[in-house]
Amino acid sequence: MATAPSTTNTQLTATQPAATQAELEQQISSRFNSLSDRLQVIGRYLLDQPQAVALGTAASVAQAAGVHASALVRFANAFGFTGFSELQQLYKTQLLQNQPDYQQRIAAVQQDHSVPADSAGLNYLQQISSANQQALNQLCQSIDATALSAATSLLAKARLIHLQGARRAFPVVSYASYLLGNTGLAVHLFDGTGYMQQSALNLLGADDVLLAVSFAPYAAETQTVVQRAKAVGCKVLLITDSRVSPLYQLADHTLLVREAELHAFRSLGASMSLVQALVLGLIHDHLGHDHLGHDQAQTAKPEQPNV
Amino acid sequence: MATAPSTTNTQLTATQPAATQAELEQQISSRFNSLSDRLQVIGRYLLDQPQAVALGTAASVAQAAGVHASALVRFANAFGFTGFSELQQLYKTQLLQNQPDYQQRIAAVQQDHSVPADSAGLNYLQQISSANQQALNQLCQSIDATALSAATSLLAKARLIHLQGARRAFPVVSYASYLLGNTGLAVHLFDGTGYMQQSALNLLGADDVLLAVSFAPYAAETQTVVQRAKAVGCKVLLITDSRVSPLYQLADHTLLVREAELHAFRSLGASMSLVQALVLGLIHDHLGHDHLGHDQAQTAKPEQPNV
DNA sequence: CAACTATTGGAATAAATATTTTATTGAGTT
DNA sequence: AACTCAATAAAATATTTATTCCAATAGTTG
Repeated sequence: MATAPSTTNTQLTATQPAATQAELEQQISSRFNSLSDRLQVIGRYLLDQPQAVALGTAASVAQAAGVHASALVRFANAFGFTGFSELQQLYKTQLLQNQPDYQQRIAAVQQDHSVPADSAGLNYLQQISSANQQALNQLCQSIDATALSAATSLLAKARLIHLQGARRAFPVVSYASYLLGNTGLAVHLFDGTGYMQQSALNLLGADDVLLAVSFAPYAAETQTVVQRAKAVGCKVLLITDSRVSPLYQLADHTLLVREAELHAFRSLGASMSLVQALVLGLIHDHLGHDHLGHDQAQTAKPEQPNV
Repeated sequence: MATAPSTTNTQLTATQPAATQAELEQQISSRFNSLSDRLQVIGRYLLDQPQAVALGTAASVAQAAGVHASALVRFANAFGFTGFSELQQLYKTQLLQNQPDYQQRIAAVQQDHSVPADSAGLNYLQQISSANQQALNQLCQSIDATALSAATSLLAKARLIHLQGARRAFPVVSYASYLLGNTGLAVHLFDGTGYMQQSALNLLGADDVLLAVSFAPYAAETQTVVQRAKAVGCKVLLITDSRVSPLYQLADHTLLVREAELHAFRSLGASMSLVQALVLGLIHDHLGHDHLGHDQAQTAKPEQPNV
């Protein structure tokens, strides 16, 4: 309709629909007073119950908002969408990757397939960055304080801390080794060099703790070390990616991390951060603050022995 | 169905379906090993990506998990549901309940800087996460596309890629080694074991490229390797933290990263992401896409984050 | 090695959901 | 008071989405 563009349209449809939920909410707020009665009801509901909009169907949303389903479609059209589903998509993606601000920009970049091939590298970096940020948020939400402090308590009791991680997990334990090495604690890293893994197993003791890191497809070497640890009474603290990990049953304590994944290559940012938090928590809760640097030693770290 | 209980049921359906997502996850964990191949894949995905399950359609979930849609229905049936929709409902309600909760919690904790010492562990995790996200943002902004693609081009020309990083930089190069090892490229990691660093230097050749990673205070070992590389005509790609790094002058190409820092412990998230972007860019621009994806056998990668 | 069973992917079917169209209501205007 | 126009809800249609059924395959047991 609107064949005659002369008359003042009651609802001047947006030329292009909003790209994000935030943008849409902005538009709703500004246009709110010029909306019709029912459309105001809908707008209010969208601002009020975004999760319900994301999860529900058009019918359920309409009923919850107290309007007819077709009114939702009219609302969506008034804001430039072809239908309610298109509007709802904004809410779904928002819920799927609920990060405050930066993520939306990245998502926009990702959806834009007209990126010049030249900048493919940068594109990857942005995608990885975005995925990692998502994973970090996820990690903060999924790890609860008690699980983390229980883990640090376990580590604090150890006479000797063993570290085991193979393949993709190895960078994580090598980082843990570096961090723990700076604390003065006794640390042993299973590094698998020289085919001495077998004899290194003898280092595991009953008063020790093994920090094992293992991701799918769960390297056999790590399973071996964990089994041996259990056999000699060594406690096992596990960082893994799923409750169906074969090590899950064996561990005394488990921390789950879900890493970002891009083109089948998983990142390690979340695991690295978790390890860092573990060590900082360990120092803070069990070793005294004197091991820590100053709160924000910006650039030069005075007491960092080596990096 | 199952009117005749005599015959061996292909999959003994749970008598009554789980009532909550947590209950279902419990069941998945315990029954996991007895599930068929594809059903395990689905179970893993359900544990892995609950919010994607809640938001998506059967088709999108199936595609993301790398299985056929009918397998989802079979899975749901195996756990006592009449269909996938009934199973999905658990995830929807869970998401609906949890969403407002934890957002408030996170927001509260973030604003409240006087958190009790008990939850210090979680607090550290959030601080680290936040600092890392900042660092990732900055990385994206500071690295320009040409620098990144120049770096991948350099790597692509190498007959053999050497990797050197000491102490804090070692997790980064070990991650690079893992990633590159999956591409089929010739890779050599200087790991410094057995005091064979000296003889390993002889591996450096004129047609090679050395990826060196070094942060303040710039380990001497890495400087040695870089100098030797230059001496034999091996190209040097450097990842470091400052233009005043002693290696900056020697490198053929440099990428600067500024890592997050918390209590004098620096993170590695930005460097790890950069390395990942390098390798993905290398594969994408110079090797073709077929090299991707040996990392994870079972879980397929969703090209677009299904919704 | 053969017969059987379990498992899987694909196509057809059924269900549900969204959207368009149509008729009605109500308010404002001449 | 009759007309016009916008707004709405109900019904009808079109589309998407879930589920069932069947054929093919692979793995197992006798």
